[in-house]
Amino acid sequence: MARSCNFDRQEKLILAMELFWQKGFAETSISDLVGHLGINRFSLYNSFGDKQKLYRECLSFYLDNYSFGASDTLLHEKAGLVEIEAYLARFVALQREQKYGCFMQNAVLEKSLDDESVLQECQRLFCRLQTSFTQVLQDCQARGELLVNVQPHQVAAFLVLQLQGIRVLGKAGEYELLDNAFAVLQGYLGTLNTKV
Amino acid sequence: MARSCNFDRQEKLILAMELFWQKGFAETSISDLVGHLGINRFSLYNSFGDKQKLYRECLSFYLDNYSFGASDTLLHEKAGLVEIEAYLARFVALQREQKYGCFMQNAVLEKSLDDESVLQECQRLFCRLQTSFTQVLQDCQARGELLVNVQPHQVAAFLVLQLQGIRVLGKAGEYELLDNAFAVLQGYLGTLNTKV
DNA sequence: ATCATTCTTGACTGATCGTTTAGATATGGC
DNA sequence: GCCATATCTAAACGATCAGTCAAGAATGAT
Repeated sequence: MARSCNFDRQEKLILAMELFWQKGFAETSISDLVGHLGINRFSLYNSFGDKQKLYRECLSFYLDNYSFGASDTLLHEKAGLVEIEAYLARFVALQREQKYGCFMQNAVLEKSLDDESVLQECQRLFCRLQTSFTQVLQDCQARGELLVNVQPHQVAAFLVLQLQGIRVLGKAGEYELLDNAFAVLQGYLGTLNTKV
Repeated sequence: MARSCNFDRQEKLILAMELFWQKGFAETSISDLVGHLGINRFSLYNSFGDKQKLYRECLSFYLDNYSFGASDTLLHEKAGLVEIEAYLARFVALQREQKYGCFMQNAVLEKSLDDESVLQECQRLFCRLQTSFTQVLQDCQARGELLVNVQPHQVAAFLVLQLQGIRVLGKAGEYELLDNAFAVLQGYLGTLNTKV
């Protein structure tokens, strides 16, 4: 056989993702990547194909490993309105830490128009988010915790929209606006609860 | 004196804005601009300074002339919850037409991190939006149309967040998600009304 | 009509872009 | 140890990038 690769591919993929996440596709040059990843130019091409392919792979990795990270609260069986509210609260708080915003959202705004596959990947996340929220809300309703006239899939869509809005205001550093908006959102979620 | 400029500066500024709006800062080259504006490379530099300056001027022009375009409904004196709802409905509908999203939002996500003045311009719009909504809601409350326990500036912040979320989902082509989310938003606005 | 001034033009700068090539180096099976 | 194979390295590719320059063309006051 032959010589084996002397770096960890996934480790380098994560480094590339970080760079694209921070700087976007266009503003990240191959030279930037070479420097940040610490591997040779050709090795980068050999391992990941061209810039587009690497970007797409980074996006996929982000979607599978970073995007819905705070969702443990939502996925356990007995999750309800309280958990949704806690999830959103943590998501709002997260904006003060993640200065670079959301890689997926950055990708939608920068590249969805000229790269169909990027758009599809992002839509896949929206679908996944809506499905998760819908599931939790349906369970709530089954347990009698959620008003019967509420449509789970509609509220789920509404929550997905909230996440996107929060991300934008977070990237813009509009933390006070965020806190005020979240107070209203909290109030709304309260009105859905049968127990109050 | 001397020779006068043989093109309309503002007309060319609008053309530049369109291009930056569609393609973003990084993906728009000076050559692209030269082609789209139909003026010479040097004339462009002579009239608008460098690429950064031109971009910033385009952003300012957008903020002053395009961003709050559908706001006529909100600015007249007797505007209330019905007008806010109508404004949001039109804003949702607008997403199916404006494929390139919001120039300001694109700017926030692409350039706010490495250009402080871009960030400030965008924050200026957020402030303006919140102020307008707050004014309308305060007037509502004064007329007894809005529940007294509602905080106008908080709901205004909430509405600004909705606009941003709508824009993101619009750019992602998530029209069904948008419609479902809007239905919920509509329902929420209804609960604020004293008349119902 | 003259002339200073300003705009227009197209070629040009050095730098950087994404990508590729050829040759040196290391690996694993025999 | 040897060979086949794959990876690594440095240099280079043509193209394009943002920005500039010198020379010609048009203007308006005199």
